[in-house]
Amino acid sequence: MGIFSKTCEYAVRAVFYIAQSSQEGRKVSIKEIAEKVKSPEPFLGKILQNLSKVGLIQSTKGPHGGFFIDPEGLKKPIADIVLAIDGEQIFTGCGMGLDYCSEKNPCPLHHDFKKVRNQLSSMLKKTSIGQFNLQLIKGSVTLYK
Amino acid sequence: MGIFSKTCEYAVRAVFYIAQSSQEGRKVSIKEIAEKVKSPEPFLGKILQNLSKVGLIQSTKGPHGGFFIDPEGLKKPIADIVLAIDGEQIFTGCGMGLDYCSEKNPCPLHHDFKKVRNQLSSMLKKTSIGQFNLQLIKGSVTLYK
DNA sequence: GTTATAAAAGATGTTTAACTCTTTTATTAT
DNA sequence: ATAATAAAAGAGTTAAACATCTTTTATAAC
Repeated sequence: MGIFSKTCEYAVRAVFYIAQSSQEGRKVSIKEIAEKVKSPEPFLGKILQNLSKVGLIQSTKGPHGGFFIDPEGLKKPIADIVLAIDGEQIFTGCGMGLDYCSEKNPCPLHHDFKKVRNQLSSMLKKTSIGQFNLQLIKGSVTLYK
Repeated sequence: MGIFSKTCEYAVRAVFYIAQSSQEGRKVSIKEIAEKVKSPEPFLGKILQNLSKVGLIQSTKGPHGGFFIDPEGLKKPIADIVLAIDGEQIFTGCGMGLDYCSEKNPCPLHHDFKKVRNQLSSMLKKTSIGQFNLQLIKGSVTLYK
């Protein structure tokens, strides 16, 4: 596994895809998203259901329904996705898994690890969900081959 | 889960403990290590067995036996532990889990993520297994409460 | 209002990581 | 030699992450 769980990777890819589609003014179905971001369709359904519950994405049922993200949502940081799926451990947890670890009572890696964590956190917090929409549309970054 | 797997967290803590003990000139048993780093004893046995196989730690069986690390081993980077347990994904993998992702065909997070990955990698590569021995002995950093 | 569409919800199944148990092998001390 | 100690090795179990299936509910078009 990478830094994030597989579930979280699917989530980030899906949200970027929905963001791009919303920019283009269309709603997208689970089926379409799953094909594009190469994730198992029923599992992605569950993930999107959760993201919808916490308000990170919106959806409507029925014909011509699907998922979308409103303009306000596009401004939210991708940290929100990671937090919703993987929890806060990655933003705050000790690198060696020690629950007591702190500035006062540091583990050996505490100070070095803090730098890495901070860089990761600030990157996730300053990067917005809609930030890559134009690059995705023109193809200078991609979500699939 | 944090950045590393739980197994890897146990491994790093155990190796630091063995390193410290080796510095003090004594071998340590699985039982002692497991108590100190708060890991399940039989599971830790398996982990240490693997680390022993790849040569990161040494052991002798029988009375007064146990685990230790030779002076050369103390110079190795903790990246070796992470690599042995969690694999290279964390050093090289795409943040969004895309296997094709590269400089030429980047995912949206590629460039930002590279910085985080590089910082983490260089930290793990420049930090040695024996580096904290003195701080551990004098107690300015700790492996347990 | 009936039909088609698409997500929500809930129950269930599978796979992998985490963890345990038992037996074997090596070493040391007597 | 034999008894005690401690890791190695292999098989087995449990729990969590990953994934699927079925039913229900909401919406839209006719």
